[in-house]
Amino acid sequence: MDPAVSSTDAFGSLSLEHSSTVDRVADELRRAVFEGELESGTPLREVALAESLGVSRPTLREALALLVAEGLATREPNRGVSVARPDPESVRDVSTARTVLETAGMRNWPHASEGAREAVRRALGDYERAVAQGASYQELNQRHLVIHLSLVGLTGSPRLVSMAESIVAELRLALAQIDRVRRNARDQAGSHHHLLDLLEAGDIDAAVAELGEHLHGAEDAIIERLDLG
Amino acid sequence: MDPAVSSTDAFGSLSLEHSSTVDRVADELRRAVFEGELESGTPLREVALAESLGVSRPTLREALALLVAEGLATREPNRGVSVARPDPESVRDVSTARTVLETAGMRNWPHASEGAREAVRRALGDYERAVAQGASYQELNQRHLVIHLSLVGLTGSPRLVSMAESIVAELRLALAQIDRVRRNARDQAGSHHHLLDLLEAGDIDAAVAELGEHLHGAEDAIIERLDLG
DNA sequence: CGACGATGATTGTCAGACAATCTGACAACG
DNA sequence: CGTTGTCAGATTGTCTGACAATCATCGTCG
Repeated sequence: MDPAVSSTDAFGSLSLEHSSTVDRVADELRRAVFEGELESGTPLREVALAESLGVSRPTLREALALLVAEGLATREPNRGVSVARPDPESVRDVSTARTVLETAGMRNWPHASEGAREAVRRALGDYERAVAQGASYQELNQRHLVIHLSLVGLTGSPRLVSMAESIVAELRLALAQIDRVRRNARDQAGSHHHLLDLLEAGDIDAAVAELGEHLHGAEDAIIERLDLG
Repeated sequence: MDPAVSSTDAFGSLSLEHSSTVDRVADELRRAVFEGELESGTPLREVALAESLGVSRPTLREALALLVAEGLATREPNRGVSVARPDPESVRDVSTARTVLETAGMRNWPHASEGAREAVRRALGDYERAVAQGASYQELNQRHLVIHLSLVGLTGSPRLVSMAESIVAELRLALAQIDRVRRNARDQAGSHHHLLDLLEAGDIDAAVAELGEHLHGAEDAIIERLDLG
């Protein structure tokens, strides 16, 4: 993730990856959740996890607190924390929140910075390239979500983007639980490309409408799979 | 160990204060920050604070992590946690994020639940009543922010509301640092009442426009005071 | 057959300790 | 005189170990 080695100047490659132990533990837990290694609802026992990760219990507890704050896990008093269990209601909520944030970004398309617009184009390009190369559906999922994040980036607000990231994380959790959701990637690529075309053409209302349909469809698909899980 | 349980009446304090120690510590810290007791930038030394609050260091650390996650404090590696220092850029960002969330709520006015609409009316009523009674400007601030939160509530999305709460918290921090910002309360009451009237009349575009102006004005006022602070 | 109490497991919290790092100052050196 | 090296104090990051409170389980007893 940090290939920043190709710098020519004297001190170019000073990445100084000073991530604290807590951060590393939290990263590892997120990865495990997204990868589906931890089923939703499984309790995260502190002693066992701490031992397994080679850290002390207080350190692990701080990492767990982070996960809880992000909505990836839930804590019940005196019963510890366990991997969040996405229910239809929360999926619906995530979807409406997503819609609000991404719509706001799209409506700001004309006034957005050129960099933000370029980020959208790039995200879409990366996605289409991945589709063409038949990448793993995990990578496709990832790149697909990056597109949507870039839409929020059109607002130019770091805080809104970080909120969107948190929401997308919850979505990733839900997707990981379903795992077999392998929707038609080509279809998605076409729909997203159409979205960008509408934006570039200045027909924002149409783009917003299409986004709404897209998100609503995704919401229904997830909930459906969730119910029969 | 907890002598604060001196309830006199039989079951008078049914507060079900099931908040963990960490939560209580975090609450106390937030209060201190909002009250302006802790100037922005002051380092929160762990041992001293833990001793002063009568809790252990790990417990305090968890509370500090919460504050940092909420944006009320910042952590620099190996240098500890200190009260966040709101700079113009972040105030601007908070303001645009606020605008997005509240605008989304207002646009949803016609489709919002009756309860959500009623919450807006109630928040405004409480505010006007407080103004009429000449309440402390802290209470006015508080009630004023509740109005804006209720606007976000029109989206019907708990996640968006909790995001707005986090953002409002940052705003409260900035306000606490300025402290002398005592803008004309009556003027605000009038402007907000006008907003609600527009919504009830169905003229949402006008309401959104007015909100935009209102928030932009607030943003400028805060930044100006911040600069000369 | 169901209510009840003992037992073990797990969390919430604490105390104490250690190495790593930062800060600041002071001495050594060119 | 400015730069560099070194050191003591302070503070954080992390660990170990421990304890009480609470929860879950299950066998026992009425």
